[in-house]
Amino acid sequence: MYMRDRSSKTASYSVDVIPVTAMGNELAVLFARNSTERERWSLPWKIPQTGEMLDAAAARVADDALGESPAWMEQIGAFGDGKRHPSDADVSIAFVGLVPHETATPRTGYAWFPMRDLPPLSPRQRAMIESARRTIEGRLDQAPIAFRLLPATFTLSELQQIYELLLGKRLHKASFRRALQAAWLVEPTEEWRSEGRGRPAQLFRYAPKKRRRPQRGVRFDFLYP
Amino acid sequence: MYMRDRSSKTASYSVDVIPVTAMGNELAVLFARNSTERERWSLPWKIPQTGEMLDAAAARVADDALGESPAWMEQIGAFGDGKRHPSDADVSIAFVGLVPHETATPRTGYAWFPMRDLPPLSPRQRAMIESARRTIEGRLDQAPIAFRLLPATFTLSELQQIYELLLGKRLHKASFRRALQAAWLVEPTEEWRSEGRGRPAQLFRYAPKKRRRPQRGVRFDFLYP
DNA sequence: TGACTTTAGTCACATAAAGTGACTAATTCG
DNA sequence: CGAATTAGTCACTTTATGTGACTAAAGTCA
Repeated sequence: MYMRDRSSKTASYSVDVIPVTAMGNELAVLFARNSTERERWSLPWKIPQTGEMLDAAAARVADDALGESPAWMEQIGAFGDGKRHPSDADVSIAFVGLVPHETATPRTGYAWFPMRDLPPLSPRQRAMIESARRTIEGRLDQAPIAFRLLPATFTLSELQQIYELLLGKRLHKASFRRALQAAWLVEPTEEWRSEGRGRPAQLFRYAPKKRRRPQRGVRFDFLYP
Repeated sequence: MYMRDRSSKTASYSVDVIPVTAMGNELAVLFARNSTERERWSLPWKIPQTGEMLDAAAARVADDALGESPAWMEQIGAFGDGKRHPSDADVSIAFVGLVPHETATPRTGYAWFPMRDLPPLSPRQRAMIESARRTIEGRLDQAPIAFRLLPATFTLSELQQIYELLLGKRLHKASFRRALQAAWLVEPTEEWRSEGRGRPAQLFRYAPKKRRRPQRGVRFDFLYP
C-alpha cells in the first residue's frame, strides 16, 4: 500500500470515484473492500502517475472496479476536510460516474450499497457522496444523464421512474411525456414489452434531435440567500 | 519561490483563485504580476499548508490580493491538463470569487483585466477562467450571486445590467421586474439617485424574504447530448 | 366468458408564467 | 417650453405547466 511522509511540504492528492447506478427503486454506490480491515469499505481510488490526466485516472479507477468505464462521468471537485482517508492524501479529487445497472457487474472485492444504507465511512467520503448526489440532481435538467442509468431501450414509465428517483418526488405522467415530446430526446422503436399485468409498453431509445435554444429570461429560482 | 522535485511520486496541487468583478459593462479578472518575468501575469495562487482547509487557503489568496475576502466564493474543481503553471504543481484547485467593483482595490502587483482582453496565459489558466465564467452563468439562477457584484444599495436598472452582462443577452424590463418582484429578493430604500439625464431611480437593497419552494416538474432544457 | 384490475398512452381544460409594446413619470438639455 | 432620456407600470398575448378524466390492451379470477 502506498504511504507518504506526513511531514512533507508538498500538498498531495488522490483521485476518488463515486460510481452510481439505479438499483430497483433507489440509487446505489459502488465500494471497494478495504485491503487491511476486511469489514470496512471505501470508495475506489488511486494516486495518479505524474502527467496522467485526472479524468483518465478516474476512468481507470472505474474500469478496475467494473470492467467498463461509466456512461457519464464528471469531476465534482476537491475535498480536503476530514482527516482520515484510505489514500492518506491531503485532498481527494472526486468524480461521479453513472452506469446502467443491467450491464454493471462489480469485480470481486467490490459491491453496490444502496444510498440509504451505506457502510461506515469517513466524513470526507460521506461529503463526497452527498456532493455526488447533489451534482446528479442538479445536472438532471442540464444534461441527459438519466438516460445513462438505463439500458439502450426502455419504456417511458421506466424513464419517468428514474426521474422520480433522482428528483425524489412523483411526476405527473401527462406532463412528463409532454415535456419529453417537446424536447425531441427519444424516438420509438418497433418493439413492445409486456411486464405481466397491464397493457404492454412501447420501447424507446435515446436519440436527441437538434432544436432551437429555449430563449428564456431570468430565473430567480433559488431559495437561500 | 517554492520548488519541488518533478520526479517525486507524490501528486501535488496548488490553490488558485479567479477573482471576478463587473467593470463598466463587462466582467474583469484579477491577476498578479509575475515575480520573475515582469511582463507576465498569472492568477493568484498558493501552496496550502498541510492541514489547511482548501477554502481557507483560497480566502487567504484573495485577501492577499485585495485586502478583503470575496463576497462569494466557490470551488470550481481541479485542473490538471496543460503543462506549465507558475506553481509547478501537477494540478490547480481553482476557486472563483465575486467582489463588487466599488470596494475592490487591488494591492500593488495586482491588476484587473477585462475578460475580453486577457494577458497571455497558460492553457490551464485559460481553462480555469473559462470554467469560472461558466460557473458564474450557471449559478445565476441558483444563488443570488449577481448581488455580490453590486454595492449594498443599487438601482433596478443596475441589477438588470448585471444580469444582462452575466447572461450575455438583453432582458425585457417589465419581465425582469415582474420576476424579481415574485422572488421577494429586494426591498426599496427611501433614497433616490439621479444619474444626470432622465428620471431618478429608486435605490434597493438585497433583502431576501422566505417563500415557498417553486414546485416545478421536469426540465429538459439542455441542448447537447 | 366476462367483470374487474392494472399499466400504458392521450386529451382537453384550467392555471400559471413569460414575452411584449405601449403607456405615464420625472428629470436634463437646448 | 418641448424634445430627449431614463424609470416605472400596465394590459394583453403567448407559452408553459398542472391536472383529472378518458381510452387501450393486457392479466386475474369467479
